[in-house]
Amino acid sequence: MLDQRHARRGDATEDLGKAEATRQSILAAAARVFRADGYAGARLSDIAAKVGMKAGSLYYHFDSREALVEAVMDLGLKQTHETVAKRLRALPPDVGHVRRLEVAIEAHLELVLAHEDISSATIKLIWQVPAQIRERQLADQRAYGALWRKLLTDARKAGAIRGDVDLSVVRMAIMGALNWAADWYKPGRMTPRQIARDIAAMVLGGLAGEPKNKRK
Amino acid sequence: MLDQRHARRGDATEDLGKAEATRQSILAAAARVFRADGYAGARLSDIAAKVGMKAGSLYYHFDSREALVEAVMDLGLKQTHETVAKRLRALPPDVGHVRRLEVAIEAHLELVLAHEDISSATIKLIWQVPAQIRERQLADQRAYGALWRKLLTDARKAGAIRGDVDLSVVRMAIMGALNWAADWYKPGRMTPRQIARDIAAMVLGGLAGEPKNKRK
DNA sequence: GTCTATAGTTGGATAGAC
DNA sequence: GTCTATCCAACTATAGAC
Repeated sequence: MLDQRHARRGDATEDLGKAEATRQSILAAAARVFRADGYAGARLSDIAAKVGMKAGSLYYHFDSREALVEAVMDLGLKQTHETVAKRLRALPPDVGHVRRLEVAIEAHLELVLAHEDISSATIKLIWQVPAQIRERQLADQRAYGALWRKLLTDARKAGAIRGDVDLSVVRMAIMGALNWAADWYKPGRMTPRQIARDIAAMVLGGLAGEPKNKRK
Repeated sequence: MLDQRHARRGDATEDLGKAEATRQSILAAAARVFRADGYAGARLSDIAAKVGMKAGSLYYHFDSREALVEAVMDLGLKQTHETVAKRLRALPPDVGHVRRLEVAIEAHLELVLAHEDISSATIKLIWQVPAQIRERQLADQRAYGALWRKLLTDARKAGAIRGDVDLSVVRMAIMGALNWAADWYKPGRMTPRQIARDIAAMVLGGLAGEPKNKRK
């Protein structure tokens, strides 16, 4: 039963498994190259080299350069959305609205700053890819945006956050503050968690006034 | 004295004047095209068409595509820096630190959202251009960053803002919140000034607690 | 200063061997 | 599934006419 042959097997399971594994390596390599060199600068040959193949071979797995970048971004968005949602679900039901926002901010930022991660590549790519891809991607992001919108409107309904600011503006401002970090962050001086804590403190508590103490 | 001849004049003033005017139109057109299509998507022929010339003619004014994009970005950064600085200088000397931050936030955002403006193109381009250009650009941005750093450290020294957050993180988070707007903002529902006010309210006052009243 | 024409590259995409 | 070879389109950049 434990047939060792691996060539020429009709067994679709193994073939699909192998192709799928290669596909995943390509996506990871593509994320790194696109992230580092930008959409314009990334060459298929660079991506192929990273997985030990030649440029032409990529076409067995993806229809085109654009299909590849889109697959990377789909995965990145899915990853971010699912991780943040999971983190929120894991909270006890009696957790306050402000704390929930804080958790979401931390989770999102940690994904953004994950070293060479697909999520962070996605964020950097969104404004670099051709308009058509971007439109589709932005449409998909609405679902993730809805998660944040609900977080904010629930908080407001409960009286946990101020009522004199537009929640769409606030939501985009938070996204900007977090996503921008993908560009300036260099590992070393601070951890993603520390940064998340400071941004959350600013967003939720505000800079003005407050204790003058050094960080606890 | 008022020599009307305009051809073959040795007079450097007029020649420079004309060339300079054309140069400015090209920069404005380039900003719009680069902003709309991204660094990768923008074609020299598109830019040339916008000023009513052919692609090849651009080379009389700029050495290369890269020189052109760099000139756009230099101008954009300078514009932003100078405008924000001027707005701050115009304030009465006794204005509080928090108010000064608010003014800087408003000024920066208004530039970012200026319709088809060179400043907003610059922001979008920074992570799209080749690494070498980006490095030079980021170096130039340090001077502008210094303005914000001083704004924040002065405020902290005066006890006007909380002491438990890292000011570099705060600075970059503010930049992110503001710059991101270049991407999502669509004129219509809100004015740049309203958006600036909401972001400033969040950054300075925080979302948590506060009045539940509708915007005044 | 701008045009036309074209040289020169680059890199995405395809075909067929293995 | 991957390779080699090649085609082909796109676009930057240059040369010389006007």
